[in-house]
This record gives sequence, C-alpha cells and structure tokens, in this order.
Amino acid sequence: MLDIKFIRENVEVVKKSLRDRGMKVDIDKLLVLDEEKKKLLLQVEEQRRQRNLISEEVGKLKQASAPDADKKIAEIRVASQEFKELENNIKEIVREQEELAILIPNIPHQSVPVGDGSEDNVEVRSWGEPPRFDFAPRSHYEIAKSLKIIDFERVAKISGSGFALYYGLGAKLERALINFMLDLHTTKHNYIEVSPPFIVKRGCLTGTGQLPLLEDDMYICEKDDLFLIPTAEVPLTNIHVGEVLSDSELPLYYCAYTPCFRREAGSYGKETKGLIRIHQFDKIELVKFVKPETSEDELELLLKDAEEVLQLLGLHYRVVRLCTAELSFAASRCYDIEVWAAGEGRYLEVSSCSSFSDFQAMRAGIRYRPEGGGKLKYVHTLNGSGVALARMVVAFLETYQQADGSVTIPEPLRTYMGGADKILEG
RNA sequence: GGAGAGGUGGCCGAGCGGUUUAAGGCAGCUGCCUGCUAAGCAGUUGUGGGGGCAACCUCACCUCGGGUUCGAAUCCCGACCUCUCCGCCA
Repeated sequence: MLDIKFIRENVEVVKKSLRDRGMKVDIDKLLVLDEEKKKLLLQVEEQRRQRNLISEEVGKLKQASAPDADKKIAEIRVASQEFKELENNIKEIVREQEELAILIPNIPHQSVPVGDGSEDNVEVRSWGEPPRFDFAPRSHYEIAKSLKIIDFERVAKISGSGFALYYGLGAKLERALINFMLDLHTTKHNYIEVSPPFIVKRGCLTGTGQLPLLEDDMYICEKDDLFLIPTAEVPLTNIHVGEVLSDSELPLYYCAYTPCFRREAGSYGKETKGLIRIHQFDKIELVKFVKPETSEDELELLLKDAEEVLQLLGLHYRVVRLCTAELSFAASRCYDIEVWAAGEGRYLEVSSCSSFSDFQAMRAGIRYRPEGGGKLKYVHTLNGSGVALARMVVAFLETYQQADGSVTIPEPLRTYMGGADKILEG
C-alpha cells in the first residue's frame, strides 16, 4: 500500500511506476476521490461537532428534568438524519478509494532497470563454472527415474499431474537439503527458526501483497476462507501484523522450512515434465524486519546468505537484477538467483531476494518506535528464498551425475545423508 | 459438532444509554522534598485524520463491520478472536 499523501505529492512517480511495470490503475480517479473525501470530511466534521454540542445540552436538560429537552431533540433530529447521509457518502468514497489504492504496486527502487520482460533483467554476477562432462548429460527427469528416487507417474493417481513422489535416497536428499539449509541460516546467519502454519487467513495474503491479484494461483479451503501458503513469506511476515515493535529488537531475522502450494493456473503445457514447475515444493524462506535506513544493506546481506547455500553445495549460479516488468507487486527491488541445470542446459530460478520497503508494513500495519521517541514509523520488510528445493534438486542431480548413472553427494551434505557419498542405481 | 463466557488505553481492571474530553491501580516520564536512594506529594503519558507559522484547535478511535437513538464503550445484528464444559480425534 502506498501512502495517499505520497501519491498526492508524487503523482508522476506513481504513474511512471505503473507504466514501467506494464500495469494500469486509474490514479486520476483516485485523486478526484481523495479531493472529494477531504471536502466532505471537513463539512461532516463541523456538523458532527455541532451535533455533539447540542446532544450534550440535551443530556444536561434531561438530567435537570427541564421541559425544553423534547423540543431540542425534535430540532436536531432532522439535522442528524442529513449528516448521516453525508457520512454514508464519505464511506462510499473511501471504499472506492481503497479498492483502487490496494491495486497500486510498490514503486520500483531507482536501481531497478526499466524493461518489458526477463530479457531486460541485468546479470549482476555469477559464481562457479558449469560442470563439464565426457558424456551427454541427462536431465534430472531421466536421472531420477533410473535411480528410482522420484516417481512422476504414480503420483498422478494420488494428487494429479504436477506433483512429485520421492523415494528412498530421493526423499532423504530432500530432507537432508532442508536440514542443511536450516542449520546454515540459524547457526551461521543468525536467523530465528520458525515452524509456521501452512494454512493462513485471507488478510495475511492481502498484507503481503499476493492478494487481490493472485487469487487464481492459490489453493483455497473455501469453507473456512483459508489459503494454503504459496510461500513461507506469508506466515513469517504476518507474525508481527498490527504490532508496534521496539527500536531495540530490530532487525529481526526469521527463517522457516515450509512446503509451498501453487496452482500455476494458466501455465499448463509449460514445463510439465519433472520438478521444474510443480504444485507443491519445499522451500527455506528468509524474512527480515528492519529499520528503513538499513534496508539496502540488509538486502545485500540476505542475498549473500542465500548464495552461500549454492556455494557450499558447489552449484554454479548467477545473480540477476529484475527489471520493472518482472518485479513482484509488493517489491521495490529484487535479485533472482538462478542455478545452472546442466541437463536442461539453462538457468533455473531458485531464489528471489526482495526488499518491499514499507509497502507490506503499511498494508499489514507493522511499525516501530524510533529510538528516543517520536512518531511511529513503518518498518521495512525483506525476504528471500534460501533456497527453493525441487529446482535446486534438478540442478543438484544434473550437476553431480556420473557416467555410470550414479550421482555423487558433495562433502558438506554427506553427514546429512547418513554418510553416503553417492546415490547409486537400483 | 453441541452448550456457555468474554474481547476496554503500555499492562491490570471498573463502567452496561447523557459531567467518560474512559474511574482506579500498576508501569513510564517531569517536578517538589531529600546528602543519595526509597517512601511521600503534585503534574504528565496513546493512535490516526483535518486546520494553523506557532503555542494550539478540531474530528475519529473501548476487536472489526452494520443498525437503533438527539446522544452508544454501554442496547440490537453479523464477522473475527480468546477461554470453559461436553462430544469426536492424531
């Protein structure tokens, strides 16, 4: 949510932001409504003040059992009716205004390149080298099938297409990666580990900005109007919804493992094979609540925390800065980490590290009291995947595949795999 | 699933139609007193909007949204949340 005051004073900035993102919201209408509201508010407040005064008099007369009371009441009955109508007008205007305001995305940070699509993203750096093979590298799909660690067919009987069923060392690999990442972030990077609910209320998704735009992409429990989380960002950011935090407890770092549920509506036919686009995947998420003046540095640190996962596992990746068209609704800036999938022969997004500035904090009402008192200020929220599984498993299997069909396990992960150093066929 | 109770300021807690611009207490802050501390006394303390150069003025806010009324924390309806008992259950 943008501050209406900010919109008033920066109309062109807001309009440019919408153009750059390729989105449309009727800002002029919003401003007209705002003017109208201010005008009516002034009127209604004066009328209300008058009414309050008279009502107070009536009260005094009643208590003194004076006979004039009923006459006074009759006098203001009509006036009171009239100003109630005016009040309803204002409510209607406010409703319209809010409906528009909730559709306005965050303003892109000045560092965000203007662009129309992924081709306009800018590579920031890359790490490591793509692995070389003296045989034709296979896709994770084939590797997983021949090793019998992931079943893509039977799972359709259970949940339909777009799901995965992990067996044996495949299931263990998933669990090992989760524990490896959680341990890294909680012990080395000082995040507080959280195990949140996977089902959340509608308001939480509005707070973080997934709603109202992405409702079609969510799994909904209609009876209760509850949603399966598309990312742990939602429960983690909403931990402090409606709170005033104290200056001294910031910054707050949280991390959580959760599965993520996405309908991927409209993406049928794309990437239907394997693990690249599935309806349920595991992810470690990092979320920060910080003071505004530190949010730029905090984003860089968050990105490094996520990158370290891939570095320790020896997976080649690159970092790209998303352009305006690719930026998510609530984000002011965002880095994607893309890991190299040797069998696919392309990079796959495994992390988005974003700063939301005060956008989510305003929607969700998360503020803090600055040191030494003064007005309450909105915190800045940030988050990033650290990192998303499924796609990382793709890169993992394709990077560490061997000519004999086995997959070696890099050293840092072996203790998590019960000491195993490779996944063997059979 | 059934029955009941309740949601009041930073916290506890009264109020259940008109000096409530929310009693009282705790905590915090500021004075006074005191060699210092404690105690005591006095004052003060929220959020958001609108107006003014300013001290200040004004409107709203007792979980949220509707309604009744000249007037609602207080009465009515609906949501959400919390608690107790019964049933079911890993």
